[in-house]
Amino acid sequence: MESKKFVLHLRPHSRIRMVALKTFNNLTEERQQEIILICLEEFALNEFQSASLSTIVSKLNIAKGSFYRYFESKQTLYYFLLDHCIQKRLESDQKTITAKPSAFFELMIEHLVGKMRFDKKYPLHSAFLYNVMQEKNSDELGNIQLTVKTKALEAVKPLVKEAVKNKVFRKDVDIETISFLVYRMQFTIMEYLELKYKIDFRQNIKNQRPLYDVSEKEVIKTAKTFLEIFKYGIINQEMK
Amino acid sequence: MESKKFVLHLRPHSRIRMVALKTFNNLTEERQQEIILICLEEFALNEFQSASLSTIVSKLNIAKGSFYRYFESKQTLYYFLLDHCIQKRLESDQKTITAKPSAFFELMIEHLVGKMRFDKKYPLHSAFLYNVMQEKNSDELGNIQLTVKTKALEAVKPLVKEAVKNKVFRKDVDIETISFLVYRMQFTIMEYLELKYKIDFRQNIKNQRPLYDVSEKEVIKTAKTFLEIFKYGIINQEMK
Amino acid sequence: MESKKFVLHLRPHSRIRMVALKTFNNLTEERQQEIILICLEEFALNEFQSASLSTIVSKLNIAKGSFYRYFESKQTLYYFLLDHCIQKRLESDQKTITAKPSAFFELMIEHLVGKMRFDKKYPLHSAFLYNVMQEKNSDELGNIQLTVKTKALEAVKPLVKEAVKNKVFRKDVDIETISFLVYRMQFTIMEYLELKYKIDFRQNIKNQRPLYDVSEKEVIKTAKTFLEIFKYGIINQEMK
Amino acid sequence: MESKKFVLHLRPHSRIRMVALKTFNNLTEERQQEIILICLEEFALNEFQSASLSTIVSKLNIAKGSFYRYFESKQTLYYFLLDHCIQKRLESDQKTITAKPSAFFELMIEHLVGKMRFDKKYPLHSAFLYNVMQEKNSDELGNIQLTVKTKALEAVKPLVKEAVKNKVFRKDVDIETISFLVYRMQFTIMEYLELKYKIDFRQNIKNQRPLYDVSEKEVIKTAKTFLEIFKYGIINQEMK
DNA sequence: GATGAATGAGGATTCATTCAT
DNA sequence: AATGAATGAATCCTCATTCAT
Repeated sequence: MESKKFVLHLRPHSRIRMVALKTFNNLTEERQQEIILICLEEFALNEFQSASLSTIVSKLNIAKGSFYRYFESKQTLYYFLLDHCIQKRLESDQKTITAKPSAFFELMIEHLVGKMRFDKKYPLHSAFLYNVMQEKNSDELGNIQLTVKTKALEAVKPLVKEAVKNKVFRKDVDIETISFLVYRMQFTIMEYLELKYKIDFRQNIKNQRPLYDVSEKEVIKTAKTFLEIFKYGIINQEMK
Repeated sequence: MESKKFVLHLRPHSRIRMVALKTFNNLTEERQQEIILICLEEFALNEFQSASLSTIVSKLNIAKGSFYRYFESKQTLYYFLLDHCIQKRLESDQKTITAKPSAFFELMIEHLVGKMRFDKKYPLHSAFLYNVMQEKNSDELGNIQLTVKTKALEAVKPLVKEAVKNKVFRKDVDIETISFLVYRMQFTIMEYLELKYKIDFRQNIKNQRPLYDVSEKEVIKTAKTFLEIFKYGIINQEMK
Repeated sequence: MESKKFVLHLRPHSRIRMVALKTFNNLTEERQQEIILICLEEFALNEFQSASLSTIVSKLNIAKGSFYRYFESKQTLYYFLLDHCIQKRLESDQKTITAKPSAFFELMIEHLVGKMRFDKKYPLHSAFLYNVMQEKNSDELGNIQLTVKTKALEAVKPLVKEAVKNKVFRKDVDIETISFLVYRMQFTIMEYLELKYKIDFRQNIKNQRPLYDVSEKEVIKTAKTFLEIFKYGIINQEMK
Repeated sequence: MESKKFVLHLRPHSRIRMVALKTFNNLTEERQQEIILICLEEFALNEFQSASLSTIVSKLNIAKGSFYRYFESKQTLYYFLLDHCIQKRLESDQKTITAKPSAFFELMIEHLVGKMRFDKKYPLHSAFLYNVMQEKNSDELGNIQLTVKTKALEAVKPLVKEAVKNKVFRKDVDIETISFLVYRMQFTIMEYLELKYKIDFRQNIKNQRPLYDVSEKEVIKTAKTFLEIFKYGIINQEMK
């Protein structure tokens, strides 16, 4: 099924390993998940630089040294988490999405709904991915913005191309722009919810609550509204 | 003039003073500007937590203690800079914007163009404001996202309301959503430029270069495209 | 054959075992050699304290625990390596040296040449031995300088005594001093080469290259020059 | 006076500052000396890597952070100490040395005696300089061996050249070799004393004792013996 | 008999802030 | 009024060694 590509689809940063060390993989599945969640929490609450391995380690009740037997470094951990969350998201999408690629906007709706469910089910994963998008470039992470976003865009583009072939979009806008707007949509909606419902993601994460406490129905309505505007424009057609 | 409200329009965070201490205000205007620029650079390159007062102080060639005679704390400085940049932006806008509020989309274009010129003229201010939007909430900064964005929205809303009265927009979308999309537009465009031209804002700031090296003509073309889609939608009308 | 004594000839430090554990000896000869070489590399590049067992273990692809089944401790390993290298050197010497002890300076030349060949053939062993000479005394290693050098001197002394009997040396210098100068010679030459040819032993080891890239002919010429001066002095005899 | 050049004469490593920070220079002379001595002790007892700033800081009874207001880094401290000790040594030499450069061997003797007195008076400085000579090259210190020794050699060379002009030395040995042997002499003697009198420099430093507890008369005798051999050679002239 | 996970103190360095001078 | 020295907890990361499995 081609639809699975309509998601973030990262390839490893050339120089940075995004894998855990053997020791980590040898832990029980439960312990691994526990560790991942604690780490995600820290990186969902803080940007890379400010996130503290000490905090993580103390929450995990392990020795500092032990942690470094799981992950080579803070960076490796970060990229491992990134990869992990993307995988999770991919899996999540593959389950939800059933629309044919030809029905582009149905696909988008499905994808957005999938995203919302993902947010509910994996708030930490979702919040972390949200954070990554806002991460500043740095010597440690490289031009992560460009890397991540470009890859995400590249995942969207083929679907857009297909739709272009089917003459879904107006002809005067190029594929790049459309792809960007499509990709941007989910974050725009998230940000809108944040504002409208005065959500403090950080507080919710801290308190182990879902990212946002809005009914799925409500969220879908919002998503549909945004998509409607995206499709037909904001102006009053009658006034034209 | 009403148009000046179509910009970020912050009110001080309730508990945090956003003013410099008297000592700072006693400095010569040049020195004040110098200090502000150095500080902006640091906060444009780093998020709040990671920005270093030590770095600032060393670049300014002043004593640590002196700095604390200018500003009460790192937070005070941050909010002072925020206020300062917003003022700068307001002033900038007031000069550029001439369209009547009734011609909503002309106003938006003007506003976007104004934004681009502001970026060129005050790259540090602009980059800092961009950063603020991505700042994480924290104990030190409070729910800054909500605060800043809400205020910005509130500035946009009256204009939107006016336009709604003039039946500019389709009726099935509420004012909140429209206002949000209007407010969001400028950042969307900025992010698009970043991706399309593979711009690394951080590198440009570091190298004392403009935020992005794209001709104004090019930028305006992009802005118009986005606005066009915003107005009329993305779908192929003929296929409807 | 007596000549074999004209080399470093250590006896174990009283309290420290210099042997590998049984487990190590049960390994195949190849594996043993492999382990020794990796360890030597680490101790040739770093002094005792800074050398890292972790590095060694990771290069060897064995478990940390396994390593401690081969050697009791870092110190034991160090002294084992020391013993091993000295043995190697002894063997090497026994093959090369043919001169009779009576022909003292011929013996020295042979010995020096042997040393150079050893350097080429076993750069790691040689570099390690060089390092040992510069090792600082410490609680962990004891007065290793004194120990090693004294033993080395003791190996030289009988030969010198024999030569003294044969009236090879001037009478106003005692055996201790002569022995010391004889023993010191090889390191002096090595240091001279390092300086003259701007050799960075460390880099060469890292890059798996020979210790120094100087033709044997050149080295022998140097050695002969030094020995000539040692024998006849530096001053212009004609000016006396 | 030209003779002052017959000592280590370093120029700053191109990339590494060898100066203390302003804060350090503002301390009282006594405190500065105290700090220097404690640091020298640590670097006299340990090589660069193993020397611990924590130890230094705790001996100095200051906060970790305070130390970094005196010196930029461990490396800077190291090079500062190196420079300091060399200066001390230079000053010491300038006081002692009175012989004319033409009387080369008298000059050497004076220089050696000066060295011995320096050892007594400034055991920590002397021990540190001794250590530097044995320091391993590393990423942190660069090819320090080559740097330091080459510079030292360059300081010796002009004197040797002068003596060569005066036909002091045999003609079949080049200036490089002679210079090296001259430079090497002082360390050879030091090493000899260490062996002969079973001196443990490290213990003596630890116990705040002089580097070695040998009468100056004895030391001078030794020095003269070595020089005698250097001049006239080791062999029994009568037997020639 | 071999493994490899765990340890926790130690490493160098940076930080925002205070306060005596 | 201005300085700049002092703080000490925080940062990430490495270490040799142990011991339960």
